[in-house]
Amino acid sequence: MGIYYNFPAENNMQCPVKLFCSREIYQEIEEEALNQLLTAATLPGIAAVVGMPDLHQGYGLPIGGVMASEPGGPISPGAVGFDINCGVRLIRTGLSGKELEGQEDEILKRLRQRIPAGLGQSSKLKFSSREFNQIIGEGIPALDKMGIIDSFLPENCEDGGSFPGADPAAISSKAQERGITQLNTLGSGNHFLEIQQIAWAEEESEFFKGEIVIMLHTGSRGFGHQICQDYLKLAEQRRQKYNLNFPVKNLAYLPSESPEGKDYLAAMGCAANFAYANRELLTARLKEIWSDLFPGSRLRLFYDHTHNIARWEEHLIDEKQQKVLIHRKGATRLAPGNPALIPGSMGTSSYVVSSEDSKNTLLALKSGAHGAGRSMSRTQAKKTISREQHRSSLGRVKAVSSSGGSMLDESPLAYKNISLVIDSLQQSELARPLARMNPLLVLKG
DNA sequence: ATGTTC
Repeated sequence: MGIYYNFPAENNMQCPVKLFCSREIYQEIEEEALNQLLTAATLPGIAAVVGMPDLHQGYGLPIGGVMASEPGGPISPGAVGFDINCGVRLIRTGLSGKELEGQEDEILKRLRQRIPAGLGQSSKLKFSSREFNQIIGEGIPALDKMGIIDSFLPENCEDGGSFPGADPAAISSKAQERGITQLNTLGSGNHFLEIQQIAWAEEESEFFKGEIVIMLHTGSRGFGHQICQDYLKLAEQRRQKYNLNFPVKNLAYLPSESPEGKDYLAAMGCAANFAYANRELLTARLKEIWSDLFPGSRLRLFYDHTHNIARWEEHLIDEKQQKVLIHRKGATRLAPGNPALIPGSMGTSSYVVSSEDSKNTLLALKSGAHGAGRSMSRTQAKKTISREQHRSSLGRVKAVSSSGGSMLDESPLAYKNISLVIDSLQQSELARPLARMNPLLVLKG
């Protein structure tokens, strides 16, 4: 029986809250993050709330929080997050570490040249308003039709790279303005591009030890951010009309069956498509770099998935199969047969995991952790970590920041130990590791 | 996370 912590429904809670983590991690979880999780359970129409081992304080719903709403219940932009479809993609190169030796500096140089990264950065790619709407309406298949990407593998991408129900009519002009120049950019903060090497792989996995893979972590940039902002404001404006009661400002919501709630879902779908397309376009840049440096090699998508999204799914709740609106914020979907990608902090290992077929996966709403999870805030990290401590924590990993910043707020010292998170997923019988990767080269915003 | 305070 896998471990989890159960918090029974009391006071205004509509449902119990389950926290899936080891005892070791439980002791480190911030009180405020747990409070935020319990508060989410007080929203009217909530069917289930679950926390992942990388839980930490966020905006409204904590990062690592999963929230299920009944039909007609709330849809909350803050419970999806500002970076809609923030997600991770893993690309196989087929090369071994030996084949990369001596090229490290050249790779980093070209990544910096070809991958626009950093706050407010825009892309050299120009899209017309019509093209942009096609991309946000359809996702990666639209890029394929435009002939600007090559050999996309939809079966290796969540939603096939095309989120259902996306509708550009639900987007503000401001969101479109911000987004149109930001497709094909990496962003800042915890977004990164890493060249990694397989350090360990389970025999049944398709990876080989020493294999070079590329991990990409980015989302919907200013576009998703603007959509979240627009709909948080709309939710506030509709408070009286729908008699809504927000326990905290950042858990503002709309009734999922209202026109405004449906509009948010349609707009959120556009941001989801933007982010899928963004990761695919950056992959096209990687393919260009790779074919220059390693002629004859071929980059192949292993998997791409989101950890900030809301979607309708069937779940077992109170021992009944029910259709619920799942919000995952800093949490992955754990679907049988599909892998999940769990990056560590910069300079530490990342993992590919596979879902377990256990009772707990159902109780955890088929969800898993999305990363190491912060152990201190950005401000705290900048204040307490010295440059020297940070540098030695990176070991031999070569990391560059496009902005030339210190990256102290992204230091491994500001994050939990990823191996504790992976241990925790195993102890809870949610997932088991398929492969562990070590970073060699890191590009940050 | 974010043209970092509508």
